[in-house]
Amino acid sequence: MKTPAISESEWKVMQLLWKKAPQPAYDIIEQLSKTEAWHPNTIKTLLSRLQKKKAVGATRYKNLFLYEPLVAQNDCVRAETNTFLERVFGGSIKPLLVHFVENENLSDAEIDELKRILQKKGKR
Amino acid sequence: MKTPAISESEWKVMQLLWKKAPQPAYDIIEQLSKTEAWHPNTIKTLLSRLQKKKAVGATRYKNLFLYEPLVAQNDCVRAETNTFLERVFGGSIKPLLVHFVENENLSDAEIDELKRILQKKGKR
DNA sequence: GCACAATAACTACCCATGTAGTTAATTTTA
DNA sequence: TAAAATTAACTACATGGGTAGTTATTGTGC
Repeated sequence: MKTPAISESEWKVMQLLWKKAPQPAYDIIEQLSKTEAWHPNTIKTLLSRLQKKKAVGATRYKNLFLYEPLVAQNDCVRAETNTFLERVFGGSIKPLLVHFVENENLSDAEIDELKRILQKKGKR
Repeated sequence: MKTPAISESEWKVMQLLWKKAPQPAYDIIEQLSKTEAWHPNTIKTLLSRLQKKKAVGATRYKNLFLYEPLVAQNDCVRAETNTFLERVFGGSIKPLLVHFVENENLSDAEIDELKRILQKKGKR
């Protein structure tokens, strides 16, 4: 699926909507104000912009709007990942995985889990 | 190491400089014009901006400049990776790796290689 | 030494994004 | 029902980035 470009700040909004939807603006504002020092209007702006680019939809409910994502998280993740992969690792996955496994600290548990996943994957 | 923010297009320039440095502007222009439909001035602008933010240095050589990276590729990769990780996977590595292994197509060879890497890693 | 070609430097312009103020509409409440 | 509170809508403004035009400078071939 084609996904619109979602900016840094907008991602934070989307994450909340993917976790739970539909939600009114003030819920989003409340949640975000825990982690971000954003003015409520800022968040409204983000919502409008997301709405404009068809990433979220809004339906009127009494005097307020309920927002919900119109794009799937998975699609956005994939899109974002591709861009990232392209620009930083020239598009190929292996160097990325190698980088991660080698340079970012993984706990033993994570390593084990990964091994398991790979095991399953390799079997087919 | 602290690295400056490097934009999409700027990355393409950096990649070339990391591959070989120092290089004069026209070499970069020539190489990039193979893959990008950019006006030479555009590339000069990118170089200036990179220079301004101290990502590349330039030393005069006769009537031209030789450019070279001032930031290590590894540091930039790490920085970019962290941003990406943060925004898309909420900062934790495992979901990312899982996503990759599950959703992006890995060849058998890649899977094997990964297993090997993990094996080594797990040993310590 | 001068015209020309190459290079550098400066300027420009539009769009996206981060951020928020101002105004209008609507609901609730005294 | 008029004022206060809430919410929505619109407007604003600075910065960064993509993209390139214009002008100045400098080395080079004649």
